[in-house]
Amino acid sequence: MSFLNERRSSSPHQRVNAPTYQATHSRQRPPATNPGRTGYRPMSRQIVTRFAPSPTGYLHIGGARTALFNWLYARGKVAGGNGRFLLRIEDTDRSRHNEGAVAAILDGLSWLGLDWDGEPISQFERAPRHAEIANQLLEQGRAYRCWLAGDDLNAAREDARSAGRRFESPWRDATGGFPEGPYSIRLKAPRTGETLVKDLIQGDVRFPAEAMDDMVMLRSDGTPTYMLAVVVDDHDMDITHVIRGDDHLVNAGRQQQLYQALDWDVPAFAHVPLIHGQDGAKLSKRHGALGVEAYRDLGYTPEGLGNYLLRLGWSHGDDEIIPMEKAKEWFDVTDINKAPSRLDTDKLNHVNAHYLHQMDDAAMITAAEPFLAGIAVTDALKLRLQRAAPFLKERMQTFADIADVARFVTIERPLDVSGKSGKPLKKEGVSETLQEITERLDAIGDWQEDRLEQALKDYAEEKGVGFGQVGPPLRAALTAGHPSPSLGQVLYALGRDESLARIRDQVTG
RNA sequence: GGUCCCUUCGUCUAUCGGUUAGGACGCCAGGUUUUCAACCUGGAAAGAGGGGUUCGAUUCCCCUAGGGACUGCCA
Repeated sequence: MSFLNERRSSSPHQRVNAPTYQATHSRQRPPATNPGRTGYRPMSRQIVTRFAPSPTGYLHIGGARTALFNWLYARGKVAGGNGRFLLRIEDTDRSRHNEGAVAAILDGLSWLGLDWDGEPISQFERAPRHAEIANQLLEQGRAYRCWLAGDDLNAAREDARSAGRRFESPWRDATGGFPEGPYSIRLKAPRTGETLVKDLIQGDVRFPAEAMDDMVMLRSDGTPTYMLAVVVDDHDMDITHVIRGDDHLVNAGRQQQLYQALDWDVPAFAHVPLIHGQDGAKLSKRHGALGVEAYRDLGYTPEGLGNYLLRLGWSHGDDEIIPMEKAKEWFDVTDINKAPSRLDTDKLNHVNAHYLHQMDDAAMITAAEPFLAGIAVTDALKLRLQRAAPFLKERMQTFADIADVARFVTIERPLDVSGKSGKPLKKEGVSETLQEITERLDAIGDWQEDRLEQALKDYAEEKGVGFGQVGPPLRAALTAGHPSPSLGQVLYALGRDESLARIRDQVTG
């Protein structure tokens, strides 16, 4: 019992999926190599990145890409096998806090194959530390108490806006007359000059002081704002590279001011352009699947989605198919594009197909089984599907495609060949032909694809007819016109008993 | 409105001042063919517009247009 407690308390930062190579490789890492492309940060420092989602209920597809970039940077070649990838849940706003939502995000990351170091950090739980920093700034005279709130605040801000000057609280320079009530703590931002953000992707970005007012760091109820929390947490977590969405670029300016007020080292920033929907507008629910779990449920492989996401905004020459191992070797944030990109389902499907085709037959069928909606997968059927797997794969892009593509396997006797699909069976002499074929096939001891294929060809040749006389009716009898591979493959996948039975159904009929 | 960011084929992208502007997805045509695919070959398809700088601009600078982000005691 004490053992349990000890374990628990002594290792808050150990997690099952914490990488083991960290310890083994750290010693061999060459000192201060390649300071070039990645910029001004000394490479002798261990690279630490983080992914900091709000617990909104699922891992957003854009968030997934951001996480992937962070993960790749920490796990890849640039970090020298020595980097760390941390997770932080941005739940400063307690109303957003939701255990299920956090779990959904962790699930999404795990599904994509992204592992993190240590336990995810809850920003909410660090509130005391954030308040401590705000108060420290207050004592140092770099921040001030502000009693302006509610309608008065809004009115003051409106006035400033219409007058074209920066909004400033009257309490910034107040020396007395402080009221009793609750106050917020604002940073004394510089009134003149400009704030420079050095960004690995966007380059140097300058913000005029006039465009940035004194941000609130601590609300009047004593809770920290996001702006304060990120800076304090990134600093305390030793984050060296902040790789996040473009929507934070302007925030980076404010955060830069905070870092300066605190005399802290500024991490390297890399703001990656957002992903837009297929129509170019901001990604929204209208575009359908937003969470990675939705893509999983649509039948995509984590490898396929990951590869596609990687190539969205980042590239390595003309390479398209880039497995994780290669990505770790090639990835660098400086190669991320500056322009936003759009989601393209066709290309996603194409990339996904590549990874699906690579899968082991049995694993593929197991993964695709859930998409055989309403069909009871008996042992016999599963066996047939596995035999058909190599041919099925070729015409599948996602697991969901199995429903259509494997129809010729899953349909049950007697097959419905009425209508167009049965047309080849209505020709004269077809019944005899099928009868003869049945006998031929039945005589085959070794029920293998090429053996079967050959038997059919031999038959056509001996009868002196083109394969067009033999193939179509046989295919109709075996598949009822559903898409299917070559007849040898169909016979092999279906197996002797089922195949012969399906053919005989049409002979007697 | 203000501040900031972005702009190469329909889409994702290559190009580190000199290329017939390359690749991929999709599309079209042809080939293969016993259905549907897959596959092979070929094709159409781009530097937002206007000014500069330069012997030479897709590439560097400026303007315009268009798109986006931020502008909260949300994150």
